[in-house]
Amino acid sequence: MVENNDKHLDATFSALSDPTRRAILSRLALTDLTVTEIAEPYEMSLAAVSKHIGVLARAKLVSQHKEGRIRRCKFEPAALNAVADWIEYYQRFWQENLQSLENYVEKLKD
Amino acid sequence: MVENNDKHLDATFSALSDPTRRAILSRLALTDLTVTEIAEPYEMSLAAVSKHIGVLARAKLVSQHKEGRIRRCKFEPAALNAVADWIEYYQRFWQENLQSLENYVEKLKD
DNA sequence: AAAATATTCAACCAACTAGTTGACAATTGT
DNA sequence: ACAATTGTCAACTAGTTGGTTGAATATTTT
Repeated sequence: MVENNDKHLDATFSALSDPTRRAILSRLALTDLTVTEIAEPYEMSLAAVSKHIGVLARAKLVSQHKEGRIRRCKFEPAALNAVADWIEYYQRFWQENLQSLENYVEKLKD
Repeated sequence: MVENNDKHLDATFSALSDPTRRAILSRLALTDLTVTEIAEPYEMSLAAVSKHIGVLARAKLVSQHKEGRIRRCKFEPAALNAVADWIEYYQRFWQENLQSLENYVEKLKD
């Protein structure tokens, strides 16, 4: 079952509000990576990156699979559904505004 | 011009990560409201609500129009576009996963 | 068995956040 | 002119966040 309450939405939006975490996701979208691999391009400590991954994991945006001493991290796009649904609902107002504008322009022609 | 850099995305995701702010947006989506009207249902002080509105305004999710001593607040759905685009890009991986699953199920039939 | 590797944990710090209260500025009503 | 209303600002507090370092744990390699 997909958790879909406010708390989860909070956690997901919050996880995505950090550029480091979005960058991590963008790389994980291409291929699964270990914690060390994820950390490699960053100046910050491994522990810091591990924490970022923890935040993403708590939001279910990544899952971790233990393989011996390494932990392979996997992007979980399903976690974006709740956010996408939220956004989509409110974007409807954008569409409606465009429609209103269109109607207005149309009316000007007469 | 629509600002579309990482900082703006940070601010938007961050603004949306708070349930009070999402609730404010959901009411503003229905109709424009003054600061006092927005604050009315909440236990918290007017100043606190004013700060929340400030966060939403900095993320361009709401605009404020001064009318005498009141400030009317308006939902600006256009600010969601950057977020929607970001999400949409990554949701593609969700679709691809579904597609892969479909292909797999299809193959099982043979 | 000992050393190296991969990762997390715990304690700490600085910066930020969400809330408070009280004072202030601008506008409107009496 | 005075009082009431609307909203923000400034200063403060408690809790959270993003980073650090050093120690601890689990696993693999030698």
